[in-house]
Amino acid sequence: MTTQNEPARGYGAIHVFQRLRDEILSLELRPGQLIDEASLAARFEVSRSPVREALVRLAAEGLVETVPNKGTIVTPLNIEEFPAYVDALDLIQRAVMRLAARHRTEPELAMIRKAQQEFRRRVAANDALGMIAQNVVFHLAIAAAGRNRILTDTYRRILGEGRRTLRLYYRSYGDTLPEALCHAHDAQIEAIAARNEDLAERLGHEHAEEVHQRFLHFLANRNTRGIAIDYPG
Amino acid sequence: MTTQNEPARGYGAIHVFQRLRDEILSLELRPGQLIDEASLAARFEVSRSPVREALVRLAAEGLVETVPNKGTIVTPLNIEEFPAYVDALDLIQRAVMRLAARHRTEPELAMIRKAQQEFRRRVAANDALGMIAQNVVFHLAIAAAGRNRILTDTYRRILGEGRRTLRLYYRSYGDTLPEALCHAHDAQIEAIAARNEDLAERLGHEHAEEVHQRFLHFLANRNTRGIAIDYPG
DNA sequence: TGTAGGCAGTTTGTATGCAATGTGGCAAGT
DNA sequence: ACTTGCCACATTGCATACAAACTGCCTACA
Repeated sequence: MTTQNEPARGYGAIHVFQRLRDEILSLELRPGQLIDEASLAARFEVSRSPVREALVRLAAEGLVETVPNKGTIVTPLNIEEFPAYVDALDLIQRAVMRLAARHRTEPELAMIRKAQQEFRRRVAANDALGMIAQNVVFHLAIAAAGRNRILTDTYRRILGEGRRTLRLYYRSYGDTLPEALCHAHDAQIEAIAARNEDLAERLGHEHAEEVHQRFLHFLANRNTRGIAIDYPG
Repeated sequence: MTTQNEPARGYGAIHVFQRLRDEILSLELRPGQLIDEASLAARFEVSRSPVREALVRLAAEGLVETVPNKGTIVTPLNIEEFPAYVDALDLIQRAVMRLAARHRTEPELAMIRKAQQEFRRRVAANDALGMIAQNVVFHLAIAAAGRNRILTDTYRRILGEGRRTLRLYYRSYGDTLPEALCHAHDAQIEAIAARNEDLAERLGHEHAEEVHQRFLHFLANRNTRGIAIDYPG
């Protein structure tokens, strides 16, 4: 066991990549924010080489955008793309849920249940960031049971993008998490365990609809509407 | 217009990336083949930096696989993944075709037709590599008309992976291309032009089935079965 | 007053150097 | 004969150096 402080050679770029990805997905790095290599290198205490490698990988995942000779910015959250996002989520999630119900084995089911247990723990602890990350783990465990690498990779990409939107939503409510979040997952597990493909697909669809509704609700939220500012009536 | 021999600074890595991608997808670089940075750098007459950047991007697209401190190989063609590949292609292609029939505008339709015209030209010229590349352009033109960036990106990824398989198939027939390849595309264009969503989706499905059948046919191909080698009867 | 041009500072893209890691072969021991 | 340890070589990962490109500002001129 080598639990040195020094990360092993060959994983510097990976480390930077993961750190930056988390910071982008948690909105710690704001959408549209300019990124410069030198300051990142200083912050992570490495040279520009691994930082550049990390940025290239982030660009490939669509998390940052690079213009040659100019610079790199965190990919803006494009609100106009939201409908397309939900459409894609709906399609892939339905497929993944159906395939999971069809192909799941006992060990895979156990992995899913374990992920949900951890998800539930984080909801109870009101750990918004942890919950959002674990949500991805849970759904990817389902995808893995569906046994289609290409769809799983696509799903991973979509869920990743969604993390920023979810964060936006929950932060607007002071990161207070309702228990209700767990119930949908429980129902999904049951459908998959019962190999009920139709039900699993429908639950996948409803889960996507829920994301849609939550976001619309977020957009509909107005905080000062009820306050009178010299407004006679 | 700067048509210098010297490629502009900032595009060296992109150039290497595109060249390598084409070589991988055309099977010029064989699946599983070891790649070393130094010789690539020498071959493209650049330093290892842009080569490394290109390799990182190729790895992000799944075209090569890198093991830290060890090296990089061209991603092997995993035959066991073929069923999953066809499933994903079927799902995404059906979705893309339906969305294209729903949302296409006249300029997008024109783009699609233009792509098909070029496709037809290359089939007529018996240019297998060009045809396979243009096939991707054609289908991506359809995807663009569907107006869903996420699905289009996924489709691009899937079609890209398919290029290697298609190459394998056509090469086994001496790269002789039948005119019939164009007809399916023509029918797809008509369905999209007529905004017939159901038909478009069905044609997308059939096109995926065709890929499946072609590959099975390739696998079933036996060349020496009929030759007698001291085989009495 | 507004605009064009140039200059200094900043940041990126590429080249190169060096140390760490992995690999293969050879020799010695069981 | 087979395994094990060691050593030289090859290749990668990271640091650093330097030149090209971009940015903003200042000045000169219409």
